[in-house]
Amino acid sequence: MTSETLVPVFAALGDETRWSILAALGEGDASASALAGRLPVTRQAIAKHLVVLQEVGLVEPVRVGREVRFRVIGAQLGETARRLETIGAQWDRRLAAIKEIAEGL
Amino acid sequence: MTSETLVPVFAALGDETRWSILAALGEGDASASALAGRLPVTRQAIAKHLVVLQEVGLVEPVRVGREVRFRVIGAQLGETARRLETIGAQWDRRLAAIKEIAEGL
DNA sequence: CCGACATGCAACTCTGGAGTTGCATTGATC
DNA sequence: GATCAATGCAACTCCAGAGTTGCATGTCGG
Repeated sequence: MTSETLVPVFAALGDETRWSILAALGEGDASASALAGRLPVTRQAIAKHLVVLQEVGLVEPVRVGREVRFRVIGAQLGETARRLETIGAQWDRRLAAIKEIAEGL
Repeated sequence: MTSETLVPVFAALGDETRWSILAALGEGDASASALAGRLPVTRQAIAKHLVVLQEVGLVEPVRVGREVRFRVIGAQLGETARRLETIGAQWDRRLAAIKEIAEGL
């Protein structure tokens, strides 16, 4: 989970359909076929999105019999959020420092 | 700053070039032309990225004479981070609740 | 006023990603 | 073992966006 993996996570989160999938999974684990019944896209399209979400660690496959259900991993969102927070704080600190210098304090 | 604007922010953050721009701006405000000198892309390409970043509130234009410098807004990152944290926590709570039910507690 | 530099706008190419359809394959279940 | 549903894989279309070039506009200093 190094910082090189951060941008792909945002890319994965920058799609409305994937948020729909994540929201649906938030109500309980579900398979691609089950999700296809609730969302206005094909099962195959959902399967591709699930691959993307899995690659960035936002989702986890769980085999149940002959179907593959997917579980949301909330911890990955938390981790991403903490990194964002850190970066934002660094920028604010730097801006504050520059401002102080500019104002001659 | 409603939740409809959240996905576009992630879409904006899901691009390596835009992170390069944000990183460069983190070292101090700069114009599109100045950034073009440091990054391996054209000024026009950078200008488009700056439009995107500005539309989601991650960056702010400041006219200085005849040039237009851009400033990073760290607070917007912090806001986004807090929302992510909240969503992740909700998912984790829900998962914990489901797990308890499943385990018969 | 005029040259030089910065920005703005428009048209174009090109690649990647989102979505579809169709078919093959696997695995329960009776 | 035959069947049916779920998944997996492949090829295709389509469009948004990342990047480029070219030119027009604007604005500062001499």
